[in-house]
Amino acid sequence: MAKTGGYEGPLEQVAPCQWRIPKTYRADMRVDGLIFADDALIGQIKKDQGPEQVVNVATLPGIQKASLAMPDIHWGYGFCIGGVAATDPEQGGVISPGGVGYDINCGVRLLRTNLEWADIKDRIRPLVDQLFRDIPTGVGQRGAFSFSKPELIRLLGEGVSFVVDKGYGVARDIEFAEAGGRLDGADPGRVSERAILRGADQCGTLGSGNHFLEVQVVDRIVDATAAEVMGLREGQVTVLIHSGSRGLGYQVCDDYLGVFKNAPKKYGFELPDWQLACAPVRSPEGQDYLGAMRAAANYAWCNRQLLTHQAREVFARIFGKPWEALGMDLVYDVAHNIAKFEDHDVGGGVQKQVCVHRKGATRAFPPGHPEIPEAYAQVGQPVIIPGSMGTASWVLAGQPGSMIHSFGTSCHGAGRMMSRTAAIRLAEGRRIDKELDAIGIIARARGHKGLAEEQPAAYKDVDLVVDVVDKVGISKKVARLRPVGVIKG
DNA sequence: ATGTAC
Repeated sequence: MAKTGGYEGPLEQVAPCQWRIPKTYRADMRVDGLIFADDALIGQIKKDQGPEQVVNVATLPGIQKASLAMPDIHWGYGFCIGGVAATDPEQGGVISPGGVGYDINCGVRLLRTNLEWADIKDRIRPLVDQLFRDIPTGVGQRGAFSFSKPELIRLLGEGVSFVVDKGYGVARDIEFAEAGGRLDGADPGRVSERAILRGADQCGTLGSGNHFLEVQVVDRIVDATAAEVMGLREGQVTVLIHSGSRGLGYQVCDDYLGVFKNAPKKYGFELPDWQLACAPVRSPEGQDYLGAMRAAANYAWCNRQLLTHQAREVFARIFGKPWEALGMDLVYDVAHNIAKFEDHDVGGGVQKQVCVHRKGATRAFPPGHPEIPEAYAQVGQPVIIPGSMGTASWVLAGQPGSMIHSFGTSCHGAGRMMSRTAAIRLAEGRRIDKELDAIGIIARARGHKGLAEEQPAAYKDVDLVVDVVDKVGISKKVARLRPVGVIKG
């Protein structure tokens, strides 16, 4: 789909912050489209191809209820980023790599500390410099860890527990990751030789683009009860890690887009966009991709775990105490590019197991849901929303509205508002790192281009995005975090 | 997002 022009089709406001694209808009739509946004955001959203992609996704075989988009929606490969689609395998429902994203199980994790801003402000520069020295960033970078092929195959199958057993973490790191840092059904045998080769020495590296590691300070508590349960308090230092499955996940996505090219003809359906390439969940091709995708997801969790280990070592070195003494516990780790099988109400009180695609969207299970840690049973699953570099991030808690409106899903970030090339143009003659320094954020990156692409002006206002999911009752605001140091690719 | 084109 060409990335030009805005959306000119119907958009009906059906409730506060809910905009419907009726399935009568296009003959090939099987369900409505539904976008969550306020009046200001919907104006920006219409200028982009995102809504048309919501419509395209509504044509997929077996899609249930509606093709959904969160307020951080913007154009992506095939599916929009910020998109949520659930398909029913019993009705020929499909799995689509474009609905997961190239960066399989890209996600974020939040570490808390028992440090306060006053404890670190004199050492923030050496701290960020040391993080930048010790944590590999940038495209194609290799890391400090290298796994043999048999080890990597175990890592792909076992997830976080594999690297924790090697000494790079503790039991809590497993318990406080979505899905325990491991998806069942991972099949390393469905991951190509080339993907394995690319992944062998990249576990424990940050990558490029919007990936980062940030040192932050909690600047506002909105829900005191939930914050206390999550161990968050005003003035506290936190660490946010945003990365995914690196070259391994990219290669898995690319491999299966090729495999799925002939699926529409073979299984008898049509697609409005080649980039929506997909196959029935219940097909050999669909099962192969799911096995490989789960393996790549497990790799991404291991990557964030090894990044955690390295961040803890740097803090220990700079502050002269073991990380345990610095209280660097994992608050939670969420996947925001993934497909999972979950039970949901698909309308009329009918519960079914569906394949939920979340592409740039975060699971947001409510209090009492069996799949969240017992410690969070009363307050709901932590939903971690990174803002753009130089702006705030948010911690929210999943609410019952997510199960009603969005297959247990919330937004995932601020959402890009400007293309990477437009952002580079806007940064001409400027030094983004110096601009950030001037507002109290130490930024270290391998080059100017990455900083230019990720400059705050390229993104929507994360506070407005989070307001929408809070108002709809999908997830509620718990704490706002402001950055003081960031390392990037 | 990505050894930004095998």
